[in-house]
Amino acid sequence: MRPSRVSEEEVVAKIAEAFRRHGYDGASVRLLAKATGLEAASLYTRLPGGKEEMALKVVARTCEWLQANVFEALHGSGTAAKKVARAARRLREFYQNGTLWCVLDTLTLGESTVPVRVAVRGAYEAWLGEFCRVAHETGMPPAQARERAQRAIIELEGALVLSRVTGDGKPFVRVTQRLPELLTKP
Amino acid sequence: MRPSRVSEEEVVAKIAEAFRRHGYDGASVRLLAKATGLEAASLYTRLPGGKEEMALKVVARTCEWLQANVFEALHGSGTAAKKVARAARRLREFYQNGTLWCVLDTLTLGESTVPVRVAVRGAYEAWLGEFCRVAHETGMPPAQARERAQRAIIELEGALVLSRVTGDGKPFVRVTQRLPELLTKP
DNA sequence: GTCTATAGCTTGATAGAC
DNA sequence: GTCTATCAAGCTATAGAC
Repeated sequence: MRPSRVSEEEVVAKIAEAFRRHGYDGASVRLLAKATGLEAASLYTRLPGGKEEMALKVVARTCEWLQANVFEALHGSGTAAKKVARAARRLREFYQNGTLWCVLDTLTLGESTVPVRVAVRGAYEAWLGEFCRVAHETGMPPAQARERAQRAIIELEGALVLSRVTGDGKPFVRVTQRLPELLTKP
Repeated sequence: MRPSRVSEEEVVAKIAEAFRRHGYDGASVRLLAKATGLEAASLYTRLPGGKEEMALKVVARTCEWLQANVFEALHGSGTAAKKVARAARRLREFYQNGTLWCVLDTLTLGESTVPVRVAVRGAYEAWLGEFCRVAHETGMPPAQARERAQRAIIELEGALVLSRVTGDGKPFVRVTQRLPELLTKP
């Protein structure tokens, strides 16, 4: 087994960025390969399932990253508002202040396969659950907590679309700053 | 000049639906042609600029439709809240209760060209201006009116992404119902 | 594990018959 | 205006040398 030039971690990270920038169809395997510094054939050796497996790995990695950063911030100590503010900072980092889009958007358009869409939907539900939990923690009734959590994700996703349209990440940054109020003020 | 089998109106309408369902990359010229009932070569006769011209026509048509329906509703008589409620009904119709996506989203991802993105941005700005105007009409200060208008579009776009992810248009419908409050309550 | 080379298909777009 | 036929380029994916 010859040693890899680039770690699996690195490969998936580069692929993830390309998928988020170009969408499922726009990110050709050649483009994904170029992003990693490998040739297309080498990518197929590592991810024999082809483009679909690549997208699935990206979704899985995204879930892990959200878990280890955003959701982790929501589980720490401090007031709910403080925790959400910490999570919001992580979100700005993950979306590079609104200049990188979301897999919920980019991987559900075009020719993406059913398993990819199912995985994306799972990521959304995990995210919704976490926002729901922290909102409920403040004493909100479950129905209201759920509604706020969904609205929070709606605003983040919508702001990312807008930031793409205008070429300016400010709308996204502003939404993240409003997040503590949205999720914790009854 | 042999008579056309399908009107220009109809051609653009069918193409628009295909672009909104599949995104810029996902909608191949063959797919667009099939949607209209023509062969690809016939489409090129009508729109010699190819896929780019097709997308530009779709954006222009979308602007006209918004103007003649949503914005027109905002200019009629009645309270601002009533007018927004009427516009919201038109939006539910245009987005088929959250089962058809928005060109702001679908035509700014992937390989769409610069002129297409510029046109989409123009559509967004027209939309923002109209929402801004009706909000300001209620007595809101200009800065607040602008902020509410932007948030309204953010929520509509985000809800459409979510509706696509979950395969359920309810989030979108709910946002349209909240629209009068968002745009007219100070 | 990585590469070059290539198969087989689809893409956007055009030529020319009717 | 619409079609069939076709092109070059790009696509996903694989075979086989190193």
